[in-house]
Order: sequence, then structure tokens, then C-alpha cells
Amino acid sequence: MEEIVRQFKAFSDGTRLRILHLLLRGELCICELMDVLELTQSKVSRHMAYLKNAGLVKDRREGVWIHYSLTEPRNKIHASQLRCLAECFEDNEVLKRDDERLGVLRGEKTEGTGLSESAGEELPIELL
Amino acid sequence: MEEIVRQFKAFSDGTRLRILHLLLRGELCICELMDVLELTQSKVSRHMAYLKNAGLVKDRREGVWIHYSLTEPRNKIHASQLRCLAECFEDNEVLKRDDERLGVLRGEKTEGTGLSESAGEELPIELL
DNA sequence: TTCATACATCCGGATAAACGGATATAATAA
DNA sequence: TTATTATATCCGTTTATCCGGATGTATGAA
Repeated sequence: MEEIVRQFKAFSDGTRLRILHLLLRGELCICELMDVLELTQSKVSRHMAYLKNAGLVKDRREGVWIHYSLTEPRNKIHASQLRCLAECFEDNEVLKRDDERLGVLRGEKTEGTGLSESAGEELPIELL
Repeated sequence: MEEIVRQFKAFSDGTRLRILHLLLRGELCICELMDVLELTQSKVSRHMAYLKNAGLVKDRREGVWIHYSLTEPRNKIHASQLRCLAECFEDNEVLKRDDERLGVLRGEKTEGTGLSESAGEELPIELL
């Protein structure tokens, strides 16, 4: 019972829903989320801690970056809730916009190559 | 976005989940929920107000009693969330026990007939 | 009218969220 | 070493939840 409640609580915040939505596309680091969602670092970081604690997200360190991604469904409940999330995310204007912003950000960052590895010194913070 | 969050918030409490689960079986009044869940009247009533406010539950007055039931899914999100709930409710010990308690309560109340209409003067408050 | 029943709502307190802004840590580069 | 970048965590404040217990309200019976 507590597990069900804990996950639904994790879904009970607009910012976290936007984060989870973007994570459906794959790994993300805090700074990408900051840029796409236009939020402060502490806010994004705290929500990631919340999601990690709820067992919905895992992280992987790579040098200075920490890449976050969704955990694999560990049981029926988890799987069902992820399915529900994906369904709820359809046809949502805010989320569609986030998706586009992430696309633009990645396109500008990697310019042709597939990995963020090749990004130069110029940080895209002033891109807005 | 706010609608999604509001519903997930409604799912973020163990008592409300138990109430929603019982409502999947059909209409219920506050006093039945008090008996089955062994909770105070104000607690049950407040949670029902919360669920009503979230658009998940509607009520119907019949004399002194107010019968609560789930609202029909009004869109894809609502439907998806209800489906998720039902899936999360499978194989849960607490909920199974609630189900049994409601069965017993109704069996003793109606003794053979299908409706609570035919309940006598004897109220089952002291049954625990 | 008075009373009992079923339910709603208010009051006050406790706990948890969520936040901005500041500071701490960890990795890496110079 | 020092500096920089990415991220985590702390501090203090505000707001939301959840609760027990008391009181208010609506319905129907006597």
C-alpha cells in the first residue's frame, strides 16, 4: 500500500511530471532539465532526489555529469503506473513544448553527432 | 496539467485508495465506510469531500443517507487513471480484507436481499 | 416542536511539501 | 594547488495535508 501511495505522490507535482515525461525519451542530466524547463538548479536537483527516493529514477555518473534515467518497472504496480503516465502525457501542450525545446537544445548542443560528449566550451545558457 | 496532478494527489493517500477501491464495487454511504475501514466520521467525510472535489466521486441524497459512487470517466486521462488504480489494487492484502469486511457488513445488513433499502431499525454500529 | 441520525465543516495542531537562495561536495582542468 | 563546472544539500519561509475533536446542518420521526 505504501509503495502505491509513494509513487502517486511522486506524480503529484507538475514539475516532476514534466521531468518524467522528458525522461521517457532517455537519459538526461540536471543542466539539460534546467534549460528545457527553465528552472533553478536546486529545484530540479531536489525533484530528482525525490524521484530517486521513490524508486522511479536512477542515476549514472560520468565525470562531472550525472545522467538520470527511468528505472525498469520492478513489478506490476510500477509497470501499470508508468503506462498510465504515458497515457496521461498524450496530447498535452505543455509537454509537447518541452519535447520541442529538448529537441532544439540537443540539436544545437551536438550539431550532427549523437552524444553530448562533443559539446564545446560555449554553454547554451543564454539561448533563451 | 493541473487536472492530471489533482487526480494523482487524490490517489496519494492510503485511506482514499481504500475508499476508491470499495467504490469500485458500487455505491457506498459514509457510515458503511466508517464501519469497514474503522475510521472516524469526520475523517471519512473529509476524504469524500476531497475525492468529490477532484471529480472522482459523485453523491446522491436519499433521505438521511448520502450515497457516494465513482463518476464515469470524462476523458482519456480520467479513464487511464481509473484503469491504473484497478491494476494497482490487484493482490493487495489490505484491500482484500476491506472487501471481505464490506461483504460481511452487507450480508448482515440485508440478509439475503440485494439492497440496503430493506435494512431494519437495528443499526450495525456496535457490531465490531 | 423536539429529538436522533447521517453527514459536513470548522478549529487548532502536527507534519510534510515546495520553494529561493546560499553553501557544500565531487570531478576535472589548469 | 586553485579554479571551474555540475550537482547536492542546508536554511528559513510559506503553503498544503492530515488529523482528532467539536460544532453545525439537513432530513425524517415522534
